[in-house]
Amino acid sequence: MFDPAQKSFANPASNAPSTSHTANVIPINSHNIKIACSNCNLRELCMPLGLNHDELDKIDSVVNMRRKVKKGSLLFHNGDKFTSLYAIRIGFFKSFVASEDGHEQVTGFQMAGEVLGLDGIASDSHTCNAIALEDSEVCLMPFDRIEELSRDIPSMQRHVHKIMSREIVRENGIMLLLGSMRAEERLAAFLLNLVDRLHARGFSQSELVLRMTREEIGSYLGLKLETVSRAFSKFAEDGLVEVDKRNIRILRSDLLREMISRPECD
Amino acid sequence: MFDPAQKSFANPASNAPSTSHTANVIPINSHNIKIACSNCNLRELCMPLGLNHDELDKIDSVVNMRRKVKKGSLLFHNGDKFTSLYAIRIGFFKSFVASEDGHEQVTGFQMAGEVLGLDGIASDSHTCNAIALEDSEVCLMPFDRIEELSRDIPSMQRHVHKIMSREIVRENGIMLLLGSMRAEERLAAFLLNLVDRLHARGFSQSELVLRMTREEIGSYLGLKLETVSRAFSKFAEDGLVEVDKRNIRILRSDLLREMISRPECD
DNA sequence: TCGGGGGTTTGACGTGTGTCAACATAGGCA
DNA sequence: TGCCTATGTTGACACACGTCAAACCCCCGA
Repeated sequence: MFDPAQKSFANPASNAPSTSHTANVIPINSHNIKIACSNCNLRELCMPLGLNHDELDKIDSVVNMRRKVKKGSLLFHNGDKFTSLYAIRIGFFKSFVASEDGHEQVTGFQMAGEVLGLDGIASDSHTCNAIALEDSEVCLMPFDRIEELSRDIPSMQRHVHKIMSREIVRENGIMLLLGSMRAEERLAAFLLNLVDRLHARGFSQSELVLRMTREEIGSYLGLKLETVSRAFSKFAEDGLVEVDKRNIRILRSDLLREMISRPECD
Repeated sequence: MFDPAQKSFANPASNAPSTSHTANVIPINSHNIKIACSNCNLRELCMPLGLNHDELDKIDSVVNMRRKVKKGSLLFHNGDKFTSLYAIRIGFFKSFVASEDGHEQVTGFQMAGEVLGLDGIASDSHTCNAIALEDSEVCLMPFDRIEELSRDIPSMQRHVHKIMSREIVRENGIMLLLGSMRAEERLAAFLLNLVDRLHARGFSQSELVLRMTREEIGSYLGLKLETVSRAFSKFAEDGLVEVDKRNIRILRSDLLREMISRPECD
């Protein structure tokens, strides 16, 4: 079995002083350590590549604030005025929409290096909610500054467009999942997607710690929490994964991949 | 009953010579009639408002081609190199993704004034397919020209961002639908959405002609065609709509609206 | 005029997932 | 420490939707 205390997925957040009681919003370049995209190791995820020195300076000036978001608290909320995009520096979020009757549909899980808030551009106010699933920290990128910079720097402009298009493509994939896959296929796709993204951030290819509940996974996948739980148990029983609470080890990613590419074998 | 031959939804396409065998791609401002955004009655849908004369001239130069797309033929295809966005001038499209096993998931239905091709920006090649559901015509908007213009004209830039964000928000809504609604609620939401968009284009608030099959509706809504058919029959039986093949008259939009805002009344 | 095929409707039946409930376990807090 | 709540697991059963099949309609072309 695998050690459930394995730390390979200890989130970078654990490096932050979790007991700090500093103000929630941190002005950059005050007496804090130098904070800038140009020396951020996530830059390649949030920002375009191949910028010259001058352009990097300009980009540093876009990100003018950081904000800590405690586990369980909202980054933004349906109806909030839209002013900024948020680049996740540390932590993990879920975004969700709520229907009039109160049902919540999780629309995505976002991790370090990913961008939140794109929904707000359409109507200058947010249409979904984002909540931290663990103590997190985001960079505020005022959208009018982003647009300004996009006008100056074509690679920045293209980058913004790509980020938005990527989100559209991602959602197309979710529609496919929700519209045509069975429960186990959905969960397989979900796990593979998560572990891929974590792997791209330097984590293990096979082990991960879920930051969300079964219910949140279910909401994202269009399933009830019991169904998610049963699917996990089935995977464990079949030797595809080891499941210990939220600690997951993927044993047969080949078979998981197979089940989403050839549903029902028909 | 209502006259199934009612013409209120005769699509603008019917004004076009449907039997024409002219070339598929039409250069603008050749011997054809003057074609330009500045005198297109759909401009308010594709382009930002409040442009001055100079800016309008620039915008006319973006749309340098039109393309006719016969019913049933592809506008673009998964894997095609991405070069342009397409503004629908006349007609009706469906876009869809295909999974490896061949299952098709319809990701949207697009009508005049809407934009296709945003999925291609992310990776410089299209990840979905778009097919005309009736004889159609689109304006080609080369994306590098759009980006150029966005750098010049801030309102154009904002407009492009809004169009992309709107697509993200739309897909969030579909996720909610696919993840949490029952068959009849999905169909109600679908019909109301369609008729709203048609109404915004000057058509009836209550009558519409479906351009797609039951199977395509089902694919979009994550249902089988039989389920869609049964839901239509149920609506008709309950007096919510009149259904005659693809001619639909909405009798009780209030009740339809109610069923999507209070699913299950719990 | 007839024949054929795509689209639609409807019925009978099967099943995957939802629903409800009981119980287990862990973590937080007094 | 011990309670309490949130989370997760598992079982029994229900039901919404899928599946399979038959029949119909309409358009269209031979």
